[in-house]
Amino acid sequence: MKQGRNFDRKLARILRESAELFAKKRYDGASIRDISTITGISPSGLYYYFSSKAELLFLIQQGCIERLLERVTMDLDGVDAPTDRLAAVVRNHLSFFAENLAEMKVLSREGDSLSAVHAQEIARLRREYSDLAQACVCRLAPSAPDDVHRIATLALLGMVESVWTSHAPSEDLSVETIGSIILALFLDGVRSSSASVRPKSRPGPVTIDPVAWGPQ
Amino acid sequence: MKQGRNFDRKLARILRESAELFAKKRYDGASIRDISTITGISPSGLYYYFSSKAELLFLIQQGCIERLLERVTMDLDGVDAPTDRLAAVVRNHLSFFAENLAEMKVLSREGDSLSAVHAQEIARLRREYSDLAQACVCRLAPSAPDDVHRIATLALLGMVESVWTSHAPSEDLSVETIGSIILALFLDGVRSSSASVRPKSRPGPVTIDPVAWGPQ
DNA sequence: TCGAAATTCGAACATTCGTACGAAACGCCT
DNA sequence: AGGCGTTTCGTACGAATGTTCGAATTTCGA
Repeated sequence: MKQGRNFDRKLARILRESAELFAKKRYDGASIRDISTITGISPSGLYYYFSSKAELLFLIQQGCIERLLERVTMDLDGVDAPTDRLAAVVRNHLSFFAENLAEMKVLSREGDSLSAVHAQEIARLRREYSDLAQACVCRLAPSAPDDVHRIATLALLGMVESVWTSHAPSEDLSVETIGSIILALFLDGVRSSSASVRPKSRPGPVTIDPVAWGPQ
Repeated sequence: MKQGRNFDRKLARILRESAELFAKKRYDGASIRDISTITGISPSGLYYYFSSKAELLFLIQQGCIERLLERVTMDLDGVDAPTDRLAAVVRNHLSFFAENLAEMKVLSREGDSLSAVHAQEIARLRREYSDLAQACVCRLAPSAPDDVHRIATLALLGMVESVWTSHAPSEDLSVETIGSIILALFLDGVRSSSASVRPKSRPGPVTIDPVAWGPQ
C-alpha cells in the first residue's frame, strides 16, 4: 500500500485547521510551527502531508474552489429561468461563503504567495467559476454589451465577498435575509428594491429555503 | 531646527514608493531591505523617518484614507439631490481608487498587521467614510430598513473595490464608463440598467496596473 | 568659517522562518 | 512473532527578518 487509510482524512483535517489559522493570521503570519501547535503534529511531521508551505496553501485553495464549483453546478442543474439561475448563483455563493468562511477568506485574500504553476491552476478554476456566473448575468440582460456583463459579474461577486469579509461574525442577519437583499439589489437596484425586502424572517436554520428566493 | 525642510517631502516619497511595493509584494512580503533598495536609503536610515515597519504601514493607510475623506467631502459640498450625492460618492470612490491604486490596495488588503492603537485609528476613519456613504444610500431609499442600508452600502463599496482589485490587465474601459455602469447597476439593477448605459464614451483610457494574478 | 543639529550609514544583534535528514515508533499482513 | 512499509519526531542548518547603535557625514544658521 502506498498510503494508509487515514492519509486523506488526516490531510483534510490539516487543511481545514490550517485554513482557519490562515484566515485569522494570514498566510505569512502563520508559521509552520503555529500549524504544528494547532494540529498537534510536529513541524517535520507535517511535511509528510505536503511538500512545502506554498503547496499547503494551494491545496486549501484548490479544494475550496473545486467544491464551490461542484456545488454551483449541481444547484444550476435543471434550472432554466434566467432569474432563477442568477438566484441560484447568489444563494450558492453566499451560503458557501457562510459555511466555508475560513477557506473562502484564504481563497480571496491570499491570491499571491503561490508558485507560478499553482497560481495558474487556481486562476483557471476562478475563471471557470466567474465565466459560469457571467453566463447567468448575460442571459438576464442579453441586450447589454459584454463590458456590462463583465463588470456586473465582478460587482456581484464582489458584493457578496465584501459583505462577508467586513461583516462582523455575530450579526443578527440571517443568510437568507442578506441573500434577499443582495439579490433584490442586483436585480432592481436600491430605489425599487427597498420595499421588496421582507422584514426580519424567523431565525430559521442555516439551510436555505429555495422557494423564498424569488424576486417577488 | 527640529526638522529640515525636506523631511516631510522625503517622508512622503518614502510612503509613496513603499505603498507601491506593498501593493505589489504585500506587507509581509516586502522587507525593509527591499524598501531600502527602491528608495535608495539604507535600512537603518529609513528608521529616521518612522519608528517601525508597522508604523510605516499605518502612515500609508492614514494618509490615504484621510485624503479620500477630504476629497469626498469636497465633492459632496453643495450637492443636494440624493441621486447626485450617490453619484458623487461612486465617482469619487472609483476615481480615487484609480489615481491611488497602490495605496488603496494596501488600505483594503492590509487591514491587519497593525498595532491595536493604530488599527483603531484606521477603523475609525474607515467607519467615518462608510457612514458618509451610508447616509447617501439612506437618503436615496428612506423607506428601507437600516439593515438594507448597511448591506447596500457595504455592497456598493465592495463592488467598486472588487472591480479594481480583480480587474483583468487588458481592460480598456475608462473610469467614467465603469462608474456609469456601477452607478446604473446600483440604482436600477441589471435588468433595467442594461439599456441605460451609454455605448462607449470616449474619454481617455486609464492605465491599469498589470499583474494581480500573474506569476508572482 | 565654525560648530551644532540634522541626516545617513555600516555592521551586527537576536529571532524567526521554512525545510532537510536520519532515526525512532507505529501499524498491518503473513 | 517477524518484518516491511507507513507515519512521526528531534535536531539542526542556512537564510532572512526587523531593529539597534555608535560613528561618520552633511547641512545650515550665526
